[in-house]
Amino acid sequence: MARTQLVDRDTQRTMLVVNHIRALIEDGTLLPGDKVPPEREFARMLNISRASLRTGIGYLAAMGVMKVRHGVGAFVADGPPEFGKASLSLMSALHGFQSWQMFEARIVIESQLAGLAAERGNDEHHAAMAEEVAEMFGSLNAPAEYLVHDVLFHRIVSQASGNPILTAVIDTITSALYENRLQTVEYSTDMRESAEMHREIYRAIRARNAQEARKLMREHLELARNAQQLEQHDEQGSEKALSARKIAVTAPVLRAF
Amino acid sequence: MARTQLVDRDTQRTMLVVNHIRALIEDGTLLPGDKVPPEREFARMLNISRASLRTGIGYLAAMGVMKVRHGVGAFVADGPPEFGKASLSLMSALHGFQSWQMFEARIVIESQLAGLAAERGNDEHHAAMAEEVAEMFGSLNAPAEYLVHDVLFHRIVSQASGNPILTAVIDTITSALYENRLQTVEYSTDMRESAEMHREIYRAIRARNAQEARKLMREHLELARNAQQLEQHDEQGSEKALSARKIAVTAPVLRAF
DNA sequence: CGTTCTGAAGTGGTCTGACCATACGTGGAC
DNA sequence: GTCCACGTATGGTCAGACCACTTCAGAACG
Repeated sequence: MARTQLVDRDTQRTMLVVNHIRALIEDGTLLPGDKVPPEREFARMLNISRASLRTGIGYLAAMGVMKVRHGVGAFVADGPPEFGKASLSLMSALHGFQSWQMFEARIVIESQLAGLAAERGNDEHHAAMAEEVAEMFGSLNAPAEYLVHDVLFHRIVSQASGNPILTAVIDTITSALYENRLQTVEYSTDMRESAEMHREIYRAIRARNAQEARKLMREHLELARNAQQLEQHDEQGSEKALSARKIAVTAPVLRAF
Repeated sequence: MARTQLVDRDTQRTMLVVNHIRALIEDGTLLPGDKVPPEREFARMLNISRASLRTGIGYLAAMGVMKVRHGVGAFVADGPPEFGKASLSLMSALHGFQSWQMFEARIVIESQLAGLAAERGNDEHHAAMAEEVAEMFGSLNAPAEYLVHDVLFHRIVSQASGNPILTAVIDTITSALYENRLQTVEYSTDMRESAEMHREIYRAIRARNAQEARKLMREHLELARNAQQLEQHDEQGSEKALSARKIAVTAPVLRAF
């Protein structure tokens, strides 16, 4: 024992800040969109240095709970819930996620989401969907623009599902796939068919036919997945490459930094 | 114009660090478990201050891409992929996620996961599941321990699904619910029934009966959700409370910090 | 010889205080 | 009245010092 343990300090400063703000959020003192005090002032209140406070704020910002605007202040996130933007993209690189796995996740979640949307969607959702479907038909010659409305349509469906958690998950996956799709959509030849599938999905949802909505959404995404895979040049063998590189990690890595 | 813009500085330092490390991960220079250079050294390499480097590392750590060990170093995450641990918990507080929404997400994803596990699971997975089921029957009198094996069983199922993305998502949701469940499991009276349902799920998966696995998993989770809701005292009205507080945000908030 | 303690070295964590960069509002110049 | 410049508030970065945790080699002890 002994070792005095002068450090009663609750825990790390970072977590002190995170927990403090978390508590303020949980008890309703801080609401989405609210501004927290200026760093210098806030740091003084918590009896920590400005640097430590910033670390904590940064942690929350990384997770999308807060957003910081240079010269203005730090705010509690107010938009739709979303996981750290780059998170999935980074994890993808880190764990070697495959494109088909992301599509599979989409299929699993979005087909169910379509079912829920059919059960719970309101007129407002229906109108927004119809709007996007129309836009899709109107931009059959502009792939990039088409893709935007495609993404929006799916987002509306997920919002209509009434489950913000699944919506956030899907948004994360979608945005990670977006960049990829933007490259392949240029070669897409079946946008008209795609647009018609969206229209059918919309009709099923509006008709509150959950089973049909699930089925159509699944078919639509499976088609999209297959189309994507055709464009994607084989990227297998990554496993091998990684193992081979694993050998030279200790020293050479340092030069590369 | 003019304004000289002395700041060619790529972008924010934080993103410089994040992108640098991301690049190293993406091109295979950095692999899971690898250590990055000491802060002082690394900062010098990137021509930024140690503080800025730390901000970037912190950002990656918050998203679970890196983990930092005091007195040892910073490493690329090597465990199973996972989103920022506290992320969902914080978002839950922030956006008022309801318990039923988390369960719904579980039902949607895990039932499909059970189906995939039935199609793709191998003997190793089957053995691990059997093990956990046995443990569950062996801890019917120890709720807390039972819950551990419950969680482990579901984790194995998700791993057997072969989709790391959905696995990561479920892990995040599960861990957010864990704390909650730990409180209510003590009052649980139907652990034996629960254990038997797990056994049935296991059998369906081992028999490669995907449809049955999905159905059983769904039923199991719906039961769990209902049981949970019975324990949960009504927490509605939170909407009202929040709105009421919204009024007094500008000034009073500052005192509270 | 083996075990245990000690202390130094390496590395992340925090603090301080200064200065840079951005956003915004206000007041003066036109 | 309109527009621009400057001041102020606030976040971003930097530098260097010092604190705290880990580890490990070597001394002290049995």
